[in-house]
Amino acid sequence: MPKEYNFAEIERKWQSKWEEMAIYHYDWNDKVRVPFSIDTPPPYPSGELHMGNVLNWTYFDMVARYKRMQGFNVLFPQGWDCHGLGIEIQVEKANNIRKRDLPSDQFRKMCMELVERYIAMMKEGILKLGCSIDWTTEYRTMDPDYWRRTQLSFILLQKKGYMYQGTHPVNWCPRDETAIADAEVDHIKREGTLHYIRFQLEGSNEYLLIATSRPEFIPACVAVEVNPKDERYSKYIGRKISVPLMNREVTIIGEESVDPCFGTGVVQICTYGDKEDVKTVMKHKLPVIRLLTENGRISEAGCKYAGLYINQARAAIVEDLTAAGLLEKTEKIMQEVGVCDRCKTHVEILERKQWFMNTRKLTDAVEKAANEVVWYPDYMKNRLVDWAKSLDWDWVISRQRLFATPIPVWYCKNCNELILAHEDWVPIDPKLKSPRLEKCPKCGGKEFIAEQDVFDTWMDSSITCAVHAGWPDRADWKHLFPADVHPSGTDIIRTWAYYLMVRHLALFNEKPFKSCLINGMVLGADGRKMSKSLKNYAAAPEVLNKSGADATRQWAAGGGATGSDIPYRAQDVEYGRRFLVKLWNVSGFASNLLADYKPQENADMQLELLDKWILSKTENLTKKVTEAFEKCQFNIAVEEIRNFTWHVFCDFYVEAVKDRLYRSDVYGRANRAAAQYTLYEVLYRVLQLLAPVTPHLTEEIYQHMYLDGKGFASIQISPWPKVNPALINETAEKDGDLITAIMSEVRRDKAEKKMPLNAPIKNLAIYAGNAETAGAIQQGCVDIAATLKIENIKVLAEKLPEGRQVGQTEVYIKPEY
RNA sequence: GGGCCGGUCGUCUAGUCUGGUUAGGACGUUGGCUUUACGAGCCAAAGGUCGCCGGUUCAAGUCCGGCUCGGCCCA
Repeated sequence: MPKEYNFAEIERKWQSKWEEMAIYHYDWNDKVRVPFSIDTPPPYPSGELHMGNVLNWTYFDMVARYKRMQGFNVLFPQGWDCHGLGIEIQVEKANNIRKRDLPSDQFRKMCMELVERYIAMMKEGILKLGCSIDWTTEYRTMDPDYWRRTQLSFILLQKKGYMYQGTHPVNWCPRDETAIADAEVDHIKREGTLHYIRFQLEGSNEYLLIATSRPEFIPACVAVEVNPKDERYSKYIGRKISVPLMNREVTIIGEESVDPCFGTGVVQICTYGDKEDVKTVMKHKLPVIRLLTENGRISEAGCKYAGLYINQARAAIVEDLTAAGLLEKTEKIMQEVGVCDRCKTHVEILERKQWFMNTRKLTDAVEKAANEVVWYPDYMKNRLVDWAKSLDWDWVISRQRLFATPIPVWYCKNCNELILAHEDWVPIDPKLKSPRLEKCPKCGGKEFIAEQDVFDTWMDSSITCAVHAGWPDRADWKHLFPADVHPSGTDIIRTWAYYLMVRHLALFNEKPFKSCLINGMVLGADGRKMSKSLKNYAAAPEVLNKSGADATRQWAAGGGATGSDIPYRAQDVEYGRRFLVKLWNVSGFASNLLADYKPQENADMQLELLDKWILSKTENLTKKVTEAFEKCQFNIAVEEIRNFTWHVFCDFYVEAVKDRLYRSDVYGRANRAAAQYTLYEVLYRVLQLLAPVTPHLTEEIYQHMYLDGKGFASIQISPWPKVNPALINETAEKDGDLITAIMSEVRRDKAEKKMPLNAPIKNLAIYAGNAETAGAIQQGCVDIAATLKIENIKVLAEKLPEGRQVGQTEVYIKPEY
C-alpha cells in the first residue's frame, strides 16, 4: 500500500469504478432478494450543493449501503424537482424581464436551461459525496414523461372526487401573481403601524375608535367587530356604523375571538385583511368586496383609490383620514405577517377560481398512517399530525405560473362544460393541443378553451413513492410500494411528508412509506442557522474538496443525534480526516505484517488472551453498530467504531502484538499465526462496519488487503457481519481489560517521570491481590513486558497496596528502572 | 396564547424512552515523548453542583410537577 493517504485520488477513483461495476443498480428482475426502496426526495435545483444536502444525502446513503450489505435489493433513485416559482423569479431577475412579457415557450426554455445548469452543479456535489445512487433511474419532473404521471394522478383523483374547482379565499402573492398554499407562506416579525381611526355611529355624534394596521382595507370593510363580553362596547352590537371616506354603513357584530386588549378592542373586518377575516366572513355570512387585483392593485371597488398599489393606497387613505380629522393617532407595533416563501412579498388573500384537492377529509387517514410509520426519531411524528390537524383550508393545487406541469383540462366555449383529459392523452399541454373530441359531450359545441392554470410544484413531487416503484408503467410496482424509507428535513415535514401522505392515500388508499428518516438543519459554527448573509456559510463543494467525502460524511453521521440540528464546524470534519489517516496507517502496517499470511492456513494457530479479548470486543462492537444502524442512530455507530478502532485496536492491540509479529523465533509460529489471524479479521470487521460511513477509504484498503482472501468484488457487496456468539468471551474481556489497565498505569508512570515510552524497565512487580487475578495477569504479562520494554516481570498473588494502584482494582504495580 | 424541541466541562455534542459503573466523545488548554504504522503522531493531565425549585425512589442527567431561558412551528 502507498505510504501517503491521498483521499482526492482514492475517492475519485472509486466513484468512477463503482459506476463501471454497476454495483448500485437495482435489479428489477430479482424476485428473491427482499427489496429496500429509498424515496430519495428529488431536490429543487437551486445552485450548488449545500451542507444541508450533504447531511441529508449522507443519511440515506448510509442506509442504502448498510441495507445493501444486509442483502437487500436496494433501490436508490435520483430525480430533480424542477418546476416552481424559485426558478421563474431567478430567470426574471437574471434577464431583467417579466415572464408575461415574452412567449411562454421561450420563457419555459430559459427556465429549463437554468435548471440544467443547477442540476449539473448539484449532481457534481452528490457524486463527490460518493452517494450510491442508481443513476439509471435519473429523472426530471419537467420532462413530459414525468408530466404524464402528475397529470394521470390528477385525472384519477378528479374521477375519485378529490379535486374540485371553487372560488375561495386563497393565499396570493401579488408579485408573482399566483395562488400559493399555506405551506408556502413564511411568517416574519416586523414593525408595523397601528392606526386609530374614528368610525361614526349611525344616527349619533358618537364614534368608535378602531385600531387597524391595514387602513388601506377600509374600502373593503364589511363589518366592525367587538368582543360581546367587553362591557365598553357590547351595547353597540347590532347597530350600524359608518365606514369612513366610503359613505357606506356596516353592522357592528360580536365575536368572542376579539382581544379586548388589542388596540382599542374594536376591529374592522375586511375582505380580506387576514385569515381571521375569512373565518368571520364565513361565519357571519358577510358580503365580499374584492378590493385587490391579481397584481396587487386596488380594484374598482376601491372607488377613488382604484389603480393604486397597496402601499400607495395606504398613504392616500391615511392622508385623507388625516384631512378629515378621523385619524386620532398612530403607534408602532411589532406584528407577524405572512410572506411568500420564494420572493418574500407580503401575502394577500384573494378570491379567484382555483383548483383544490380535498385534503381535509383525509386528516384522520393521515393521522392513522402517520402512526403506522416508524419515525426516526419518533417525536417527529407530531409535526406531521399537528400540521394536518391545524389546516383550515384545502390544498390549492392550481398556480398562475408558466414553468410547471399544465392542468390537463379544457372548457367548452359554448356551455363551459369541463373536459378532463383521458388517461391515454397525457402528457399533454392543453394550451397547445385540443381535446381529442369531435364535440362537447354536453352541448355538442366544437370549440374549447384551454385551462390556463398549472399545477403547484408539490403536485409533481408528492407522488415519488409510487413513481420510484414504477407506477403506472410496471404491473409489479406494488413490489416496491410503500417505500421503505422516506427521508425528510424537519423543515419540510409539513410539505413533502404531508403531501406524499394525502396524494398516495387518496390515489391508492395506502400510506406512501413505511418509515421516515428525519435530518435536522445545519447550523453555522456560531449555532445560528447557516446563511450567506450571516457569514457563517460553508460551501459544500469547498468542504468536499478540502477534506474529502469520507471525512465530511463522518461529520454528517456523527455531528449529533438523528433529527437534531447540527452545527457545521470545520474541526469536526478535520477530526474525521485524522481518523482516516490513522486507519490508513494502521492498515499499511498490518498489510506489511500480513504479507506472508494465508487466511486459509490458520488451523494450527494458538490464540492468546489479548487475541480472544479483542475478538470478543469486535463481536460486541458489531452488535452495537448493527443495532445503531437499525435504529438510524448514525452518531452512535460512528462513535463506537472510531473509538474501538483508535483506542482499543490501535492503541492497545496493535502495540501489544508487534513483538509477537516481529519475533516469531521467540514466540513460535502458531503464536504468530494467531496474531496475524486476529489482526486480519479485526481490521476487516472494522472496514465492513465503517463501509456505509466512509465507503471510499474502506474500499481502497479492502482492495489492497482483502480482495483475494474474501473474494467480493467490492466491500460494498460483502455481507454485513453477523455476530458470532462463540467468540464472545466475557472472561477474556475482563482479563484483557485488566492487562490494558496495567499497561496504561505503566505508561502513566513513565509519563510522570518524563521518560520516553520505550524507556526500559528493569523490574516490574505486579501485586494481583489474589491467586485468581494473578493467574489472569500471568496470561498477558508477556505482552505487557514486550509492549513496555520490561526486562523482568513478576506477578504476585499477594495483596500489597503500594506503588501504583491500577484503576479502582486491588492490583498494584511497582516498576524499577 | 398553543404545540414541539432543547439547556450536560471554555466550546460543540452523546447519554434521558428502558433510573444504578468513575456522566462518554471531540475541539480547545496544559505537560511530556522522535516509540522498527502514524509528529497529520503518541502518552498523559486539568476541566462538569447535567438550567432552577420541589416530588417519587435505597438510588435521578434520566421519572413526575412547577418555574426559567433559548430555538423552531402555529395562532
